[in-house]
Order: sequence, then structure tokens, then C-alpha cells
Amino acid sequence: MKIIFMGTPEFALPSLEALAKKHDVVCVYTRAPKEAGRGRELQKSPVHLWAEAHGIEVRTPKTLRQPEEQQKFAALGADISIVAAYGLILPKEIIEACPKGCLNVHGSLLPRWRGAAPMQRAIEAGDAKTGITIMQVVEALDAGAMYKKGEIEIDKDMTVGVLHDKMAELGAKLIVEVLDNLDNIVPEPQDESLVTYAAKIDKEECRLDFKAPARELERKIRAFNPYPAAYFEYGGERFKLLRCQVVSNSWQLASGALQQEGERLFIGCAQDALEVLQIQRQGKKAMSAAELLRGFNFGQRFLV
RNA sequence: CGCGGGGUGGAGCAGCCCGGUAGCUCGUCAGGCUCAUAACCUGAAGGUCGGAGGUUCAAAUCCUCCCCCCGCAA
Repeated sequence: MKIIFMGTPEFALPSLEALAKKHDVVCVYTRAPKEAGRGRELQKSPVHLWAEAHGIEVRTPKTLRQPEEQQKFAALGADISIVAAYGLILPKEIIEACPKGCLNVHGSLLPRWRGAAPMQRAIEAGDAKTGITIMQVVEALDAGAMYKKGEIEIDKDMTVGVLHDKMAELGAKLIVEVLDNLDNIVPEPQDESLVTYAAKIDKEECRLDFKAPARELERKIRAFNPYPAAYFEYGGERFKLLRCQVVSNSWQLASGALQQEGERLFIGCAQDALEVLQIQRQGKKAMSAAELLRGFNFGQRFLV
């Protein structure tokens, strides 16, 4: 089949690769290079780089609302378009441009977690499992009928980084399977009564508030690892908490109170306490609590 | 030219501003003590102070350039 692929970050790569192997990817749409990183140089997206390296035409329109762009899209004569974390809203004209329509690789078991950050929200909410849904793209956000789903269990210590990689691979597998059986699948509509939305991650929610139960904080830490990472501030400095574990608060620590036991570091929370397993001081590499405590002392005993 | 922190024995750090014997905590090794212990005591090994130039009687410390790591921001 002739495919137009639309995607941007790492998540989309396995799907693009798998599709390119089996089908004819005639063109790749991705977000335009943007200033990023130290030095703020223009950086092409992972999908952009991959497509370029494999000799596939890349297009980076800022919007697809212009009739001119839509005509160029249609002129490719593709059978179907596949979307995986593209990052742009698709107008009706684009969605309906290809005879076999437009499919999306979405990172949740729809209708749960429609929206921008489904994997993070699933971990944060403590879901026992999540997965990939291959669905039809419609004008409403992530609301199209579903072609196929695949589940992944969320282990107790799974970070979104690990989950992301598994999901990306699963997505690639499923999208290829769906294309193989496209004519035999009857898409299943989503049950609107079960819809939840996964809001994008706000910077402010990355700051940890130890007045919350340790269990919730631990989930948030995993949901935000490795990016954007949950943190607390101490002495005007930012400390990212990358891995923690819930332990009983046998010291009766107040919320935000620190307890040092030899090489171990604990923080009191509303319920129970957190033991710090991996932490990163700004400007430094991530390290264990033991390593941090060898050279750094929390003189003050409380975190705000 | 977006802003900023850092590279010092195996690990994490101090020292750098105000040049002049390289220090701390931990680990390692040897010995000791103890009923015992992640305990304690004694001693030891281990460092081209990221790299290259420069200034100086003397540079981890001052100046120049380069390499690498990281935080913010996107």
C-alpha cells in the first residue's frame, strides 16, 4: 500500500520503520524543526531524521488548514494515512483525503485516556494495565472507532520511559497487523460513557507536594521519569526524584520532613514515607541516595 | 551568539574569589577490639587536580583555547 506517515517523536519511529519495511511510505509529515537544547539550535524531529536517512520525502508544514497544503497532500495519491504522535490537528480534508482513510496509533486503551499524555496519566492513576489502540482518526480528539487493541501490564516499578518503549514497539506491531487485515476488520465505536482525558503534563505539577500520600507521589515520580521528572526544591536548588519507594513512616515524620539513616534517605508524606532511591541534583548526574549523602548534607530537615 | 552548574585518589564532595606541603565522608587492603553488629579503634595503599598552552620563583587555584557531563529553557 502507498502510505503517508505522520509522526514526530521517538514514539512514532518503530511504527514508521515497520511500515516502511512492508509498504511504500511515499511521504512523511512531521513537525518542523524547532529551537531546542543548549545553544537552542534547530533540531529535526526523530521521525524527520529517520525519514531523511532512508530517502523518504519529508514535509513539515506548520498547519494543514491551507487548501494548498491539502492539495499537495492529496496529490501524493496514497491509499491511506497513518498518524502516530504527529502533534498537529488534522482538518477534515486531510482525514478524508485517502481512499482508505486515516488511522492513528494511540497510547492507551481507548476510550480511557484520550489526549496528549496517556502513558503518563495511566501510571500516575495507578492503572494495572494500559496499551495501544489503533483507531480511525475523526475530527473529535481521539474519538474514532477502534480497529485493534493490545495490552501492556504496568508493573509496580515501571517508569514511563520503559512503558513508552514497549508501547512504541507494540504500536508498530499492531498497525502493521491492522493494515494486513484492513478489509476484514469492523471498527468498534468507543463507549462514550467511559471516556477519560489525559491532559498534557504541566510544569507546575512536576513539583512534589509531600502533603500527598506517599503512594501517589511514588506513582507521579514514575509517571514523570525520565521526562520531565518530578522534583522538590531545597536551598534554592532543584532535586529531581527519579526513583523512590513507599515505606511505612515509622519515625512519625511530618510531611516534607527528612530522615537520614546511614546511607538511606527518607521523606515524610501525608501517608507513609518515601525512601529516595535515585535522585539528581541540578547540574549533576542522577545518583543513589547513598552517593548523594556522601558529599551533600541536608542541614535543614524540612522540604517545603 | 538563550541562561546556568560541573569535571579533584574506586564513589560523592571541599579547596579555587585572597596562587606556595591536595582535605572530608564512604569504599578498598592489613591488623586490633567485641558474645555480636551496617559498630568501633589503628595503620596502609591509591590522585597526570578533564586536556593543551600562557602568566609566575611557584598554578587545583589567575588568563586563553579545546573536550566531556548536567540543570533551566524549548
